[in-house]
Amino acid sequence: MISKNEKSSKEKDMETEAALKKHEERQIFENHIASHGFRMTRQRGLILDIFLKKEGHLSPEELYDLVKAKDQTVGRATIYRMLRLMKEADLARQVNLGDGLSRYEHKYGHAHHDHLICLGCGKAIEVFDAEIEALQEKLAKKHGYALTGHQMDLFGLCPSCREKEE
Amino acid sequence: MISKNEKSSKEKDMETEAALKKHEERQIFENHIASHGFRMTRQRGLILDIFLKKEGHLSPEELYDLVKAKDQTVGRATIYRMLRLMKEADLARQVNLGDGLSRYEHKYGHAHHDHLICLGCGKAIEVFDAEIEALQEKLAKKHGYALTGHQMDLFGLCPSCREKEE
DNA sequence: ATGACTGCAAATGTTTTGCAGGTTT
DNA sequence: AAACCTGCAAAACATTTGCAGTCAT
Repeated sequence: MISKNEKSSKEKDMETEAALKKHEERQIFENHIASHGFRMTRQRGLILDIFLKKEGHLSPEELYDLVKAKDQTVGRATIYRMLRLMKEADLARQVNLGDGLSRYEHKYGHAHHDHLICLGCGKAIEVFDAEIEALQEKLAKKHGYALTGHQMDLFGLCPSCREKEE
Repeated sequence: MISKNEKSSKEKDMETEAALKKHEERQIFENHIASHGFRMTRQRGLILDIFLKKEGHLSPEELYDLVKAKDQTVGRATIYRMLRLMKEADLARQVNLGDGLSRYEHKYGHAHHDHLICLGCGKAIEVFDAEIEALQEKLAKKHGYALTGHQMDLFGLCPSCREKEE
C-alpha cells in the first residue's frame, strides 16, 4: 500500500504529463488570442482552466454550471463565446452524441476517433477501428462520392450498466 | 421513345408497387390511430399523403411548406404532432444529418441503413455495408459494451458536385 | 486612449404546450 | 355528448446578438 503522500513513479509521470499537456494547451490558446488581436481576460482564463481540467463531453450548460460554481458573475454568453474561441484554436471539438445537445470534447492530442455511448449512464468513450475507416472510404467510392469526413456513434450498454440491468 | 400516354411494363410495375406500398402505409397509420382511440382528420390525411409522396429527408419546416401549399390553414403544431404520430406508427424515422435540423425519412419498407451526405448539394443517400456492421459489433464487444444501435453518417461530394468543383 | 470584452436582455430558430373553439365518433 | 383535434399564441429551450459599461493592452 502506498501512503497518502507518496506516489509511485508511474503516478508522478502521469501527473507531469498532464501538467505539461495543460501548459501546452494554454500556450496554444494564448497564441491564438495574441495572433488575432484578442485579449486574455480573467473569465477566459477561468473557463479555459475548467474546460481543460474536465475530460469528457461537456455541454455548454454543464460548463456554465462548473464555471458559475467558481465565479457567479460569469454569463452564459461568455461561455458560448469561449467555446467558439477554443474551437477556433483547435483545443475543442464540437460533437453530437445523439442527446440533442451540443457537446465539446478536448481536441488537442486526440486523434480522430468515434464514440461508443452508454445508453444507461450516458458515458461516452473514444474508439477507433482502422478497418472500419477503410471500409467507409470504399463504401463512399462505390457510390461515386469523394469522402471528406464522417461521424459514427455506437450505442450500447457499458460493462457496469450491463450488470445493473439484471 | 415512349409517348406520353404509353408506359413500359416496368414502369407500370413500379407504379403499381408504389401505390400498393402507399396503401399499406396508410393502412398502418389508420390502424395505429384506431388502436389508440385517436381520430382520422382531414389534416392528418393531407399531411400523411404529402409525407409519403415525398422521398428523402424532410425537415418539419419543409413539410410545413409543402402542406401549406395545399392548405393554407394548417398550423405548424399540427405538423409536429403528426410527425410524432408517424414516428410512433413506425412510418417515419427521425434522423440527424448533421445540419442541425431534425429530419424525417420513410421507415416502412426501409431496412437499417446509414447515410452518405453530399456537402455540396445536401442530398443524402442510403448506404449499407454488412462488413462495417460486423466490425462495429466487434469493436463494441472489445470494449465490453453490448451494442444496441448506431448512427453513421459519411460526408463527401456526390458525383455531380465533384464535377462542379473544378 | 483604443478597441476588445463583459453581462444583460432581447432576438433567433426550433419544438412544445395551453387553450378556446371545432370536429369525429 | 364526449373526447379528440385544430390553429393560435405563448412558453420552452438552446444559442446568438446588440448594447452600454468595463477592462486589457
